[in-house]
Amino acid sequence: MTTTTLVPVFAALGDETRWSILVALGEGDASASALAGRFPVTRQAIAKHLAVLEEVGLVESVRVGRELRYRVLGAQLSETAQRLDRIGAEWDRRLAAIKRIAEGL
Amino acid sequence: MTTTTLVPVFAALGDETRWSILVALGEGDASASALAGRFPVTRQAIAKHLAVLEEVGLVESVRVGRELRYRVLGAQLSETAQRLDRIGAEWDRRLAAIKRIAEGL
DNA sequence: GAATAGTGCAACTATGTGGTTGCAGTATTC
DNA sequence: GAATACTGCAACCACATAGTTGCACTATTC
Repeated sequence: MTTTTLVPVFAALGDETRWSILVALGEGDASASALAGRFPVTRQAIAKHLAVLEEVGLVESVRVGRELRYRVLGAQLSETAQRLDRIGAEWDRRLAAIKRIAEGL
Repeated sequence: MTTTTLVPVFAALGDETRWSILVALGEGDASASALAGRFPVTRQAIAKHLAVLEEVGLVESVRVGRELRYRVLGAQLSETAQRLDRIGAEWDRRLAAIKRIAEGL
């Protein structure tokens, strides 16, 4: 049970390049160097993004020989999604209640 | 059906102050000035945050007399959550398949 | 063991943005 | 209609960060 706070996860997801990297990893594990071949940024830039993503638990890394291979963690994304959904539903529920009261019912 | 792209929504959610504002609005509609009373930042800072949130469809504004009152849109949050969940599930599914193949099954 | 392919670290740049102050504009209320 | 609350706009500051280059380090491969 990764009890990461939500906001940093969103901050990590809120960058186009980082999102592209996640999508690329969704098609299969890859190293920073391999990813650098597919994007118009340097390997180091990608390495920084991967560090951010790993920090918030969206990816994990595994050493394979002389390369560091990254794997996307869909479960963390799903957990974040569920938390989001609960919050959104709660807001709608509460505001609907306020509206009912305001209408004098 | 708000077909906003995901990344800007995450970027909007990825700021502590903005998240706090959303949470506050979750307890009931409020204007920028009213919110400014509850947070350690100026009204203008809050107004900027509200503009960002409105831009990505997380809140909407309604003129009430001489004040602009903001309302949180839980539905947009829930929709974002569902999109996230689907993506996360898809990644896990695909990577599990790759793993199965790698294991020669 | 020499060449190679990959990662790690540091310094630096530039742009974005969260925050501020100050003032003008616009509805209310008395 | 004058005082009062709000909002709206603009300029500005400071810090975070996405990106770069350059080089050292480490593990393969031949």
